[in-house]
Amino acid sequence: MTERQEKILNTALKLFAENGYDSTSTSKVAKAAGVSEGLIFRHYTNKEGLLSAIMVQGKQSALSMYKYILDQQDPKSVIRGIIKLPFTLSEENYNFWKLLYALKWQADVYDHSISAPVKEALINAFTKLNAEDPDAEAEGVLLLIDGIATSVLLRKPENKQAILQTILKKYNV
Amino acid sequence: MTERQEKILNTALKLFAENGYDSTSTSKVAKAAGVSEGLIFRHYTNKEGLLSAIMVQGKQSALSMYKYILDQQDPKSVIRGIIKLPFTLSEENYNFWKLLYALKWQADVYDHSISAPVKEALINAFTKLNAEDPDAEAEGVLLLIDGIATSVLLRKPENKQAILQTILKKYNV
Amino acid sequence: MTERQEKILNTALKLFAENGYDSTSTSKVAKAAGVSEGLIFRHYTNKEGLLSAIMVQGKQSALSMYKYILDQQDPKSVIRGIIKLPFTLSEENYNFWKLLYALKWQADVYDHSISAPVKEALINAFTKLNAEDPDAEAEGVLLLIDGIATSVLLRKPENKQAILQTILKKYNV
Amino acid sequence: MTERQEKILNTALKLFAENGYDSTSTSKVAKAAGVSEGLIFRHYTNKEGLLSAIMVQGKQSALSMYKYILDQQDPKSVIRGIIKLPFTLSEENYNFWKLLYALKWQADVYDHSISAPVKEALINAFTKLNAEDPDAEAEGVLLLIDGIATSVLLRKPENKQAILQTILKKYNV
DNA sequence: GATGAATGAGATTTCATTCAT
DNA sequence: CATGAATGAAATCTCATTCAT
Repeated sequence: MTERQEKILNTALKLFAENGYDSTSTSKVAKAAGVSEGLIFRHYTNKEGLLSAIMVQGKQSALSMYKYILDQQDPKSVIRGIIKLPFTLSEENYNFWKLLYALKWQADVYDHSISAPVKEALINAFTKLNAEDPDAEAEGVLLLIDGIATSVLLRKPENKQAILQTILKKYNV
Repeated sequence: MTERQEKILNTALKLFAENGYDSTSTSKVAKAAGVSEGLIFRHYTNKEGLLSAIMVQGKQSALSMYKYILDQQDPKSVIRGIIKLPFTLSEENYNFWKLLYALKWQADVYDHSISAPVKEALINAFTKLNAEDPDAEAEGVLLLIDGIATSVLLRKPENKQAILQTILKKYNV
Repeated sequence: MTERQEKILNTALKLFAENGYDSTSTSKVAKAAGVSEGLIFRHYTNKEGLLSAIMVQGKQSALSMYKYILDQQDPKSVIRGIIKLPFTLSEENYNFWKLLYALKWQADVYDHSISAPVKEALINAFTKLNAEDPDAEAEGVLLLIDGIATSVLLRKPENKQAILQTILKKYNV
Repeated sequence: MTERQEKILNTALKLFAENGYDSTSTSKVAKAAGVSEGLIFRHYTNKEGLLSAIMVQGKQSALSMYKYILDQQDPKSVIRGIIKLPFTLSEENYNFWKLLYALKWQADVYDHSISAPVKEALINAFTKLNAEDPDAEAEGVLLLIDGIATSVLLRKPENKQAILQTILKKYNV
């Protein structure tokens, strides 16, 4: 990947995350990246191709980010780690997640491959803890972190720590 | 509001919810409503005005929908009722919420007036239950129902009841 | 069909015929027709739709033009009439035919419905004249008038009349 | 001419003939020829230069192909040979002629130098045969083979032989 | 109130061509 | 000689909005 390609990708991610995919024209991306508009299409074929490239890159970096959490032995650590996840996003990951969450709502672009390993780890953990219905418990946590992520991504809560504590207590982790 | 106005409003809500606000042209709305495109602008000034009108209407109907839940005396009933809320959406409310949730992600249109009374009721309930930090507890529940709503609106979970049970148990309500 | 629609259609026919379909941008058509570019798409959906509309109109006018030739009783009159056809094109028909002939060469847009009745009439005429192979004779004449039409449409021959005479003599009509 | 230059030329001829000059981008030519796009411009300056080179090459090969027909002594053999010409195209010549015929219709690129010797030979032949108006007769045959060529190049007629026979009979050759 | 013709700005995309390496 | 990254102009098309009737 050349320097310009990377510049396009990062600029597009930023703008897509901030202003939405639909509302961000390729012309805006090109201008912000300091690049001719044609170059975007030469490298990424079309606007959707640009989005795909962002997704591939983002997914990789996201997976590598939470891999070590899922691999822990102690089930409580796994659950706690997962619940804390949305609070610990890097800037790049922040933009990627924001874009990902916004895209859920249009078309069926949403890609389950990104949450599947998390769910698996949760089921595992709840099984170890002898939960009655580990699958339902896992789904419950997924809902919860979806809500947490939404809140974080939209920069809403001021009292993050306090909220986190009440939640962790509920789960006894 | 005349019959035509109502037709426009309902059609627009449906299309905006199903295909997104940006991706739905005023021309599509007009065609689907069986109305000339000009009429939309005569009644609602511009596309944003149409959206506003939808929001006003939706909010009213939403508030009236959960008013009786917030007014209950028993704090546990209030909390339980609020958590169950997303599972009990009528078709019209379903579309409104879907649109509302999708719009969160673009621009800063999000309107707190719609969740404010819910938060208040939750704080009240948790105070009655002698929670340590009622505000944080309330925020926690709000996050949770955000996640639940997202899941319901995107028609994902099959085992709704089981999930709901595990959650209610956590909250002991 | 409104006045503007007609203006667009006629202007497009002229430009397409003179400069080719591919080389004529919708912007050029709009400018030449004194109309906004968007209007073309509102009325004809896309550039191809504009072409189709031209074709439909042109075919009608063309068919009505040579109908009376095909309907004559005397077979020699029919053959003579058909051979003379390309020499008697009105300005509008001239442009239509030029466009039609140019389009033959790109894609498989060519529409046989326009030459089919001519072929039928020729077969009929040659049958009446007891030709050995009326079908082959008809095809032969079609080739010939294709050549003639090409020549006329590209404004080549100066000595049209003399050429026409030698040909008619060959066919003894 | 290097091997690469030849590859470019042949590939371009093929694509131009099959899909049209306008519709064939230099990028497609480069890809199909297995060559960088820049190389086309290094060798042929611009797209039009590429076309010119094709024309020069094609004309040479075309002329050499029918030279021996034009040089025959017997006038009837000359006329017959010329009429049969379009039925005897090699693959390479086929593409060249298809391109040539398609290009007639756009711009005034048509090059008379290619048909001039044929016309001369025809006038000569008809003069020897004591035709009343040899020039008109020659033009008549040129029209005819134009029609025949068009038909052959667009791969239309199934009963080629029968058609050819009726025509040759008309010309008594 | 209602229509629908018309506009103009802007979106995505294509493509011949240039140029540093 | 050869590559391929990069450009910029132009092409097709979309869409919110205006306006005469």
